[in-house]
Amino acid sequence: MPELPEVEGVVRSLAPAASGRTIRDIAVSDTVIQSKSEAKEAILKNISAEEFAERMRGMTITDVTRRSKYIYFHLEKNGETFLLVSHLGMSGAWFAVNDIDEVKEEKFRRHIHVIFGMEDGGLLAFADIRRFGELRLIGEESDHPPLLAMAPEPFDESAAGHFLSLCRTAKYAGKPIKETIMDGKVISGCGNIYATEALFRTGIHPVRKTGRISMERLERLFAEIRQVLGEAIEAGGSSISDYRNINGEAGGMQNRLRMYGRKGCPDCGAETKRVTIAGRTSVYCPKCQH
DNA sequence: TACTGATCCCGGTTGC
DNA sequence: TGCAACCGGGATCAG
Repeated sequence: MPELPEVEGVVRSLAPAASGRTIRDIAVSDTVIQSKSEAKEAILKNISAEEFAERMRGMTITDVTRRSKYIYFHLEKNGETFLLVSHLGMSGAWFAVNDIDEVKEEKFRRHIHVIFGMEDGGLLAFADIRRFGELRLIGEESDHPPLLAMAPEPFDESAAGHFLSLCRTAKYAGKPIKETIMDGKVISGCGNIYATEALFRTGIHPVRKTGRISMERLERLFAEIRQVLGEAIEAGGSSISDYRNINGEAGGMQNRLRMYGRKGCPDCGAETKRVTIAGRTSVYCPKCQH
């Protein structure tokens, strides 16, 4: 499951691999075309496969950046600029190759849904096993309001203040802290893995009401989230199931996670417990987290 | 108006 | 071995 550090890894390799290249043609998988014909929004959002291919043709990729868990392809065509916003969902991956056969893992290769053929002959391929990912072609961020509602980047100076002030609002004070920190309007890019890890590191119980946590502990929690996200970026992300970078490599952070997916607490040895919060499984140590 | 809950997008994994 | 239930990030929409 790609979260912010995994997306950061993708962008760091995609930016040099894709920038400056121009798209010659687009191929969309039969699977996606079939889904679109049934009026489903599989991967391609708010656009038909034909129109997507038509509009993308001739676009030059000027840069690739990250915003929260979204990948922004900055595009230019005939003096006009566009944004292709890509989310990896649960199992999305980008590959920069010269031939589809270079995508070594079959489970990704057989789920390649959009291929950008470049004028230089190379390919950028978007694979997505479960098709929860998305590609959305817009003019600018404001064309898709949810993008404007996202919290500041966690490494921005304003992020801690934004988080702390929202914690004291009526809307979030009554929610479990885990639900609050996983809300993209509160903190950008903190998904289940890193939320679980940061709560363990600060000894905070995931179900504890946000409003019942002191400002001091909330400040420490935010610092720990930033810390664990930074560590994960350095480690190349966590490959829990389906994360791969654009060269098909898994990350190394999963080996350094101390609570996510664990049966026993690494500090006290107690059996970990799991609870469902906002529809997602949370693991915690009943002795160390309060 | 603002918020909540349901629904949808899916195939790999798990458990019977 | 086969199959049904389960899982989940985010958008959207009904209420």
